[in-house]
Amino acid sequence: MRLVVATCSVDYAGRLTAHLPRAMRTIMIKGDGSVLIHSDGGSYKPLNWMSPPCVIDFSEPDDDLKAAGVRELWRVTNTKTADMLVISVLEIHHDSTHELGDDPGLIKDGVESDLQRLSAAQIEVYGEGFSLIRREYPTAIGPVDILARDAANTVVAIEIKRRGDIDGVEQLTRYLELLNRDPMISPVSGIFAAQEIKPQARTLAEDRGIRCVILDLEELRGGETDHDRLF
Amino acid sequence: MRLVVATCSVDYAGRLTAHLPRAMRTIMIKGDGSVLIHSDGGSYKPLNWMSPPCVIDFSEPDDDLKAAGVRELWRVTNTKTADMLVISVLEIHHDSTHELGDDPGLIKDGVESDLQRLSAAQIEVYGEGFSLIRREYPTAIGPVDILARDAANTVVAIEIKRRGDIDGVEQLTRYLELLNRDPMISPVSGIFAAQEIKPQARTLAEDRGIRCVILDLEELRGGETDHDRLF
DNA sequence: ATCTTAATTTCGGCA
DNA sequence: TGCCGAAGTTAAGAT
Repeated sequence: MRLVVATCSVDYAGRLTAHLPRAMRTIMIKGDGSVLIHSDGGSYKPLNWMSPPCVIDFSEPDDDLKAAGVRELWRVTNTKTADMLVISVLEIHHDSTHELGDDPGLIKDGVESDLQRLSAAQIEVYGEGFSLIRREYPTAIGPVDILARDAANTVVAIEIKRRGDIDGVEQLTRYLELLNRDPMISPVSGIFAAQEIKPQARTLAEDRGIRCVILDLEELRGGETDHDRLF
Repeated sequence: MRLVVATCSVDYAGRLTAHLPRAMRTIMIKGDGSVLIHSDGGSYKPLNWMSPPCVIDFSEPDDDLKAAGVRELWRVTNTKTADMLVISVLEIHHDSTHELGDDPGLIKDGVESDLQRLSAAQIEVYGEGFSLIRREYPTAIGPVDILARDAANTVVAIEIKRRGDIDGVEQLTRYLELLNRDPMISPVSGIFAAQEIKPQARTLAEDRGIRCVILDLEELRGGETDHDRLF
């Protein structure tokens, strides 16, 4: 990886066109040729970038650019999409290269699939007397996250999201419509479960007779038994 | 901005928990205290990060960690959400700090609003004899991107996306349902326009009698007149 | 300030 | 390989 701090201007042409006026920035060139241009603020997203696979051509600027103070012209082209990024380097303030080697990668815990696994193992979080039929219950339009029975033995379709948005309610509605056509399991009621549910989504859900449940990850982890951990 | 190349392991606890095993990585600490941890590959997204506003506490590791080879412990905490990132630094291979100053920011061209502006100015891309009623036609559930009339003088609602997904079709469907309740303009037909339309979205749209149009940005730019450029 | 929508989204899983 | 959905999405615009 090469790290460069330089005064530069940048032009991108690809799915859109974009321009960065002259300023001092950090340029990160990764081992695969990909390039990131960062300012000293904002969040993790660079001001501009080029995704791999790509190649960099380091060339001399023409006389006009030289007169404008440009010392080097870095042309980054994606070898697959024909996107192009041109960095006009005016002054280099720092330049160093480092061998990093491969990265073992990130290990995550607490994403949507974990919510599904944990809450299925503790199905009573959805109500007393609930029993699990199965996770990822298959239908013609995709799998339902959890299918269960409530205390009255009525089938319940549960849709799980990390953040409960209006889209999730629409999705569950489509499942319910389909499931209720099956006389073997009809009537089927619905539960919309998420760590956080948007007010608009809650309103729509309840208007359609769908119950909303807030899932607490810490609580689910606390209730996790040794047996659950095996899965 | 501080650039550090170090052998480190990283732990994050917040909306999820995540762990990065010991390896050599680049750590970028921005002026606002935000932190990015990059490997020598992947795309612009860091392996792990902390978004501003946040503060960093540089401290000595305890004896156990010292025995495990940890020289420094960097504790990054978000001052708003209580997320925490802990970087265990084993060895520093590079460390430099740079004053970058403010960035003038990125200037973009070719995003969704440009597609809307350009195609409205060349409304005939949607069909011969089309005429524009107005852009951002207001309704109770939000503005319709473009309202037009076709050659037969029928009102047409046009929904524009850069990438045509199933959500966009649902959105247009809601608009059409509402607009068709207004006897002044009913019947209203629909067009789903995008630079790229997903097969599933196209199927759903056409099943609902909505025509799909692929927008070509280059072509739209080519047809742009000097008059259009003023807006 | 809060909410809605777009994004050069990226990233992972599965068919 | 292509399609689909989630993301610690982030970021910009509107209410």
